[in-house]
Amino acid sequence: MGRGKPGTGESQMVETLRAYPLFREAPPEDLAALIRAGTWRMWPAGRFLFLEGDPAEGLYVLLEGYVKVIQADAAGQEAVAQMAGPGEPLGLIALFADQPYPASAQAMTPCRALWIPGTAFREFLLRHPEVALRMLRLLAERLHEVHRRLLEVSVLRVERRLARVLVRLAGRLGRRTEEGIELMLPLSREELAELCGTRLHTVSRLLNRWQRAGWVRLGRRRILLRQPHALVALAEELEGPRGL
Amino acid sequence: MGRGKPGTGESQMVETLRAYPLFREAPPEDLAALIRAGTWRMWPAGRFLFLEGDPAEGLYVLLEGYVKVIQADAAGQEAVAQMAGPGEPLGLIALFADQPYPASAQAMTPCRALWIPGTAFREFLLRHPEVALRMLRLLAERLHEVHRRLLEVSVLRVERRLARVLVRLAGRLGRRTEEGIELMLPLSREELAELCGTRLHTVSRLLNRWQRAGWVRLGRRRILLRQPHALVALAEELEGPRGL
DNA sequence: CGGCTCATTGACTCAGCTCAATATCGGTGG
DNA sequence: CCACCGATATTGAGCTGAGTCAATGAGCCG
Repeated sequence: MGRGKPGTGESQMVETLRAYPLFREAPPEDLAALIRAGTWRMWPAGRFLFLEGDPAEGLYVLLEGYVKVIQADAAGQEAVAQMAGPGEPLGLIALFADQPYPASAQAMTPCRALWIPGTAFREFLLRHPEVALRMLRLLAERLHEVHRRLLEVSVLRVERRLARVLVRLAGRLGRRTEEGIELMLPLSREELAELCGTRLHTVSRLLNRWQRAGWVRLGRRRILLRQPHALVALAEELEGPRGL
Repeated sequence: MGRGKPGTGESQMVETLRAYPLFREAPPEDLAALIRAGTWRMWPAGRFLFLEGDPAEGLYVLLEGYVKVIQADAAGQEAVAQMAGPGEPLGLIALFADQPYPASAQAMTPCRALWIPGTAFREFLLRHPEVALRMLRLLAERLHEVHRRLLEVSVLRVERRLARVLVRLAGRLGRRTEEGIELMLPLSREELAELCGTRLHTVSRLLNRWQRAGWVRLGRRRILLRQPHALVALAEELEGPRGL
């Protein structure tokens, strides 16, 4: 809640922001003003930054940790809309489309984020159109990504979707070890299922089949890719309408 | 191809653009410059405005007609990413994310569109950040819409998805007649299928079942909703995990 | 009248969901 | 240290929605 600069000084925060492509072109003094207009906070793993339907008065810029953005339908069925890491802004749809948050954001790991009031940020964009263009690029990229996922869910089988999700996660959040690539994010089977539009049972079955094949090694909320190439092959291999 | 002003004078084009929310705040003389930098063209129904993978050097602003934006995976399976009508800009992802078109745009009806070179448009945005904010809103809204569709494809059955698609289309492109609401867009069963992530056969079966129930009346590339409320009920009715 | 695209319908199959039971992990408190 | 608990994961059995394959029908254009 309270505005603060414990440990992290304002000038340090400015540097942090300028490290992200989004704010690269912004003059430090204006960034400082933006930071002063906002606050920063921390969340323990599992806590929600905001909930679907909450009124949105600003945006968050994630500084540390990972957040999953989830959308639920009327019956409570959930889908993961996005996995966000450091440097990514959250709450953009609510901010720009001027509506309540369309999804909930939950901390996957302990998180730190800067909150900036919407009005201040909008004015900032008006004064710094280069940043607005960066923002447009970001939204365009997200749009592209979601379109790709929509296509995948529409035309691919679960097995292949899961393989793709793993490969992608490994690329973004994988740590190389001598055993293989380990996912740094503690994802449950259910969360994985929500990422590829299926059920936890199906995910469990597939993962165990792959484990038997030696492709992965499983743990509680833990996945190690021992033969990433096998998954990539499965993910990319093109199939004709019928097992060609 | 050629720059032209046949029939439609430049000042008239300016007025057309200013009628769209996107350009409302822009000064007419700058709009005129933008228009002069670009060209406009017409496409007969079925023709492509651009193809997935084509290098993008600008954006289109659709002035007349309807366009479907399709994305295909490696095996040729397609999904409709978007249905665009007058006033909507096309090619935004390519423009802002600075990459080739991620999808193809096909004229569903005869179309007219203004083409604006990317560099000119970017400069325009830098000089008119209010328009950039409008653009951000537009992208945010599209993002929201795609997220909703992703959720639907992930958790809803085809029947319900199809009902939703029809209801939505009826709202955007329906004409009220004494028989019911008629979709003004000539959509084939297959295109409908691509809109809800299924196959034409399934769409055909569902539509015919609904026709037998008296909810719709079908024709070749033609759909009339005779009892929209029935479809709305089907679309919105919330279901527990198991037929509750 | 052919020849095209688009649509309908049936028969069959199976991927993946549901339902249900059990197992395993990790933490917590006695 | 062990007993217990909740959260997470595995696995089986059965069912069914929707995809696939295949054939026919119906509307439209030259």
